[in-house]
Amino acid sequence: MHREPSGNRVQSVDRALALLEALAEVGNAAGLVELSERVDLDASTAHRLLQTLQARGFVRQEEGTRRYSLGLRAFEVGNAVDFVNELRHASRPVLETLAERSQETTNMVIRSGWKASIIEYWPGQHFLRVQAEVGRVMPLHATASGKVLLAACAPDEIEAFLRQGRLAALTPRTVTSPDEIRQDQQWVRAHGYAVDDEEFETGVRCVAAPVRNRDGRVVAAVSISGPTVRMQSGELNQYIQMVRRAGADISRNLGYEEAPAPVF
Amino acid sequence: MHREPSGNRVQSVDRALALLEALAEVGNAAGLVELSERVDLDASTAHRLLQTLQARGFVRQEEGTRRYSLGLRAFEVGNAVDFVNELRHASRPVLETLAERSQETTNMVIRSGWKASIIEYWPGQHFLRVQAEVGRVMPLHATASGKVLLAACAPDEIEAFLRQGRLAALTPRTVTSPDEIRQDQQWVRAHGYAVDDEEFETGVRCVAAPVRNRDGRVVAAVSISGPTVRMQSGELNQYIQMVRRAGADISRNLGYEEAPAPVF
DNA sequence: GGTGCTTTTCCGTCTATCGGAAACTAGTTT
DNA sequence: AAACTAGTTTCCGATAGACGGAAAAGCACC
Repeated sequence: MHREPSGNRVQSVDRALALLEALAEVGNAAGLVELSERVDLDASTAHRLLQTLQARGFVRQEEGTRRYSLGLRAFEVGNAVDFVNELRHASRPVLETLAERSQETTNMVIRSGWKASIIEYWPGQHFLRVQAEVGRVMPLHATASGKVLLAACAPDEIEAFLRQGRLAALTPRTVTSPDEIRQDQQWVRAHGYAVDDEEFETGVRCVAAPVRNRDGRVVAAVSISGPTVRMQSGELNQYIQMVRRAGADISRNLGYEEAPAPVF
Repeated sequence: MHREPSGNRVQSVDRALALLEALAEVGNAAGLVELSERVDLDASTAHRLLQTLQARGFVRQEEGTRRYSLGLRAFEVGNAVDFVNELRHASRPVLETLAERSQETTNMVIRSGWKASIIEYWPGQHFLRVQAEVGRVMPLHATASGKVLLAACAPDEIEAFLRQGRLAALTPRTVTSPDEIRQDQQWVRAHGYAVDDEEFETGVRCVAAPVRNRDGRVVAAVSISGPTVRMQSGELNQYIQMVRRAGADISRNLGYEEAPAPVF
């Protein structure tokens, strides 16, 4: 009867969730056939599932084109994710201070799947600055915060990422060879922070440090990103200090105690 | 056989979505029994559905307590909602300029269900300022942006809201009587903007204007909110001008043409 | 008005879902 | 330490309800 590691899931629900994910992935509106092919379902089945999703507002269908896209309810539910809101609250004041001190854009980033995702940011003050946005996703291997988040994964998870992940070269400086990434990871873990030297976007450098929850697990990364012209070795070292400090501050807000407080 | 307006939905999917909504509503983690009662399901059924949701990362279960809460995937999908991202992009630069000119916090707000929800904001410069946050929800009847969004609804929808909505008094100044709200709505529609005079939080005033998409439908509201001490009649009138202008600017970014450009 | 493409509805088959009950786990009381 | 209580998870047989093929309805472009 073949049970697999599947456990006991509900088929139709699983398929409906796959449709939601597919819609999230395509970004814009998609037709029924495209969607049903993406999740490998009969069009009539996909249609029925989409109708159900639509009835609850998780999906909406354009009047004219009849194409489907994600609905408001999906947004509402997404914004109710407790875990993310806790991180946002804990990081907001720290991001603001960090942005004031560094004058550069500061970000709070979590790993979601094999991507890094900005959940909160504070813009820098300069006219020329890095423009972040909530919800933006970036590759783990080509950003400072991504590297920090990757370093927090178990070795076998990292290997899995290196195998299945698409290691795109976004700039001439992006490190894409698994061996070099493994070395880089070693470095990040040894130093407790990561640097992105124009590996994601030419002309942009970035430094990031880990954020821990009360169990000591790395749950996010804080980063400072700015134009290379203002991120030369002098400032960079300062920013590294700052961002590590910020990581520690946010971790404290989350209940992490670096050195256990003495009793009495 | 009684078909109702139900159409043909998939029962298990509908139930799973109800669980997601329930989780979003309770905010924090909830036990299996609490959830199954909330959505009126047998515990074993709810458990199976939750396992399915968990397998895809839409729900997560705490290690120790075994309580359920929304997962990261729900956040990811929520942030991929196209419609919201379009509004964010179109509003961001305008919110920033508006905040620089007014020195107060500026917000982009949409209606979701019978609540107003902040999807983007820009903080004011003052030390004393209104602190907005993405994802925060507020009542429609007690905020300037809420009033604008309500005014955009069809009359019978407004009536439905007045009946079923809980019209809580958040401050001594909150307008809670349906009749007064109807009158207020008349005013908002006639003037094309709304004011909240300490109706949501004592000491805070707020002005809001509608944002239209290319079809001319009101899809969001822009607002300026600041402490009453800096929102006296002099400034208030200026801010009303500013916020209406901002609403028009964002609408233009969305493709709305107030007066069609002359064709040569 | 025909042709090709997508979306929606219909319906009989049979599979995947349902819920009762039992097993398990953990925390509390006797 | 056993018994009790409350919540969570697994098991299983019955059948409600989901499935997909096929046909119908829309829509667009000739």
